[in-house]
Amino acid sequence: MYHEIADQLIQAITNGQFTSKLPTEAKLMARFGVSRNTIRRAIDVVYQQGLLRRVQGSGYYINHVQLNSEHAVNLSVGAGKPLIKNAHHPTSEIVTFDKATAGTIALAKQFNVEPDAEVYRVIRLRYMDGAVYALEESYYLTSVVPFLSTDSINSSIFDFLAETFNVTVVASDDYMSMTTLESDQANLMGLEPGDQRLTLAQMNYTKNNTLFNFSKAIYADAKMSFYFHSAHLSSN
Amino acid sequence: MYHEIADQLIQAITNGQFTSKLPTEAKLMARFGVSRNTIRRAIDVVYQQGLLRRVQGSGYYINHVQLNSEHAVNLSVGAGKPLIKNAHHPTSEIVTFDKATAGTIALAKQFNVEPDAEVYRVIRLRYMDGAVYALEESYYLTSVVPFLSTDSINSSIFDFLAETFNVTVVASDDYMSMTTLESDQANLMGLEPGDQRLTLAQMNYTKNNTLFNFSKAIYADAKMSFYFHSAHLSSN
DNA sequence: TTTCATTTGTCCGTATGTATC
DNA sequence: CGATACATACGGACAAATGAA
Repeated sequence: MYHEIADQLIQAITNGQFTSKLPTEAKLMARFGVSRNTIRRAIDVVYQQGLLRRVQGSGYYINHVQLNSEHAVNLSVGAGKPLIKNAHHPTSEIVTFDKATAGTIALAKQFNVEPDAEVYRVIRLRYMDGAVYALEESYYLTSVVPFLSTDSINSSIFDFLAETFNVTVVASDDYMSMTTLESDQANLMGLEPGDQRLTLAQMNYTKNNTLFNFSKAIYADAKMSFYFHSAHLSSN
Repeated sequence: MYHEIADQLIQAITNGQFTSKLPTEAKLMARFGVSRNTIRRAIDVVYQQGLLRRVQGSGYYINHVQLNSEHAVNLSVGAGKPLIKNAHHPTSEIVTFDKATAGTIALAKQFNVEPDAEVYRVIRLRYMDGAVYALEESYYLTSVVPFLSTDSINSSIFDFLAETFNVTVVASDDYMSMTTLESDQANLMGLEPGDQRLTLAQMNYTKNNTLFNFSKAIYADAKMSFYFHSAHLSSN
């Protein structure tokens, strides 16, 4: 219930339906026909995504977050679904698509993933408007994701997982760092070996905080910036 | 109320008082003498810091987050209070401490801070075990922080602000990027001009989401990594 | 400055649903 | 299957901040 209401509120905000303030809790209660606690729970969700400022005695004000950098990734919107601002024509080219065992994968060892775990491996170049913007290696545990096809990874993979296996991201751990490009990585991205680029490693968890996906993405644009919003539960 | 309980729970977890599971909600209700809603609210706070996994029908399990990198910053603990793992002997050396107008500061313009706003400016080198680990420029709006002394910035500045002006961080916006060092920056840090390093820009908000501090820190260690945890409100 | 209605923040009790064991 | 434990929702009460009268 409150999840659906939260989604609708978020849509209403991004659609520009509410420009400066949210309706009062009382009005939202009437509109959705639910109790105050439920409305407040929904608002909590929206607030945590950084879309709202809340002022006791006054109301909920819409936050117009400004990602000044042209190429910016918003990490606080949805765990596991980084959003590029002005993401036009996102395409990707698959470099590798196979199965592997976690024990043989450096990234998996780094995150202490069970070595025996079997995973789908997807390595791909991501393009934006025809230009490479990231080299990404991602892994999906077959224990949670029993089947994966080239079709499903070419379309929105998280949508596919939600529809097919009822797997959604509930929590995620993000690690930002800087890596020096190996020659093969540099070649794929059209950069020079030894160049340094921002790297985002990510662990995604589903219901009951079961790990189902982990990935590492190297971003081609040296001027890329990553945005993250952090909000405490209440404002007082 | 639930804030205090959350703090106590967090302490109990970090103290190792609870190693694998939290007591049940019923037991926590009895222990703290509060209602279930209040306990759950407190648990929400703990959960959002990534310290818990919650499993319906089973209980709350403690998450032993592992920051593998030796030098890692945890951005999800407390907004505005990045924690360095194994932070031994943190000291700092003040490079600049004066007042300025936001309009004259590049960082302020970047974040659309009111140009007329007066700010305290603190530029300093931060040391860990005697070695430079960051060059930080931070600004405090005098409208919220009317007074700042060298004493107060040498000790824990956020503690000082909480005690003196009742100013605490309620929300923050973080921007991670990579910057190329200017010669003066490189000199201060003992690095080469042209070197690239991770940079964290941060906006900190207090009650009612009033901006009171913004800062930019360049980290000396090329292998530094930044951790961030993101959790949805419920696990289902 | 004071008062007062509005609006959000906190807390309580209760009931029912759903996952786990 | 039953007991336990977390998830969701409702309704009510009072506190605290805001803003206008």
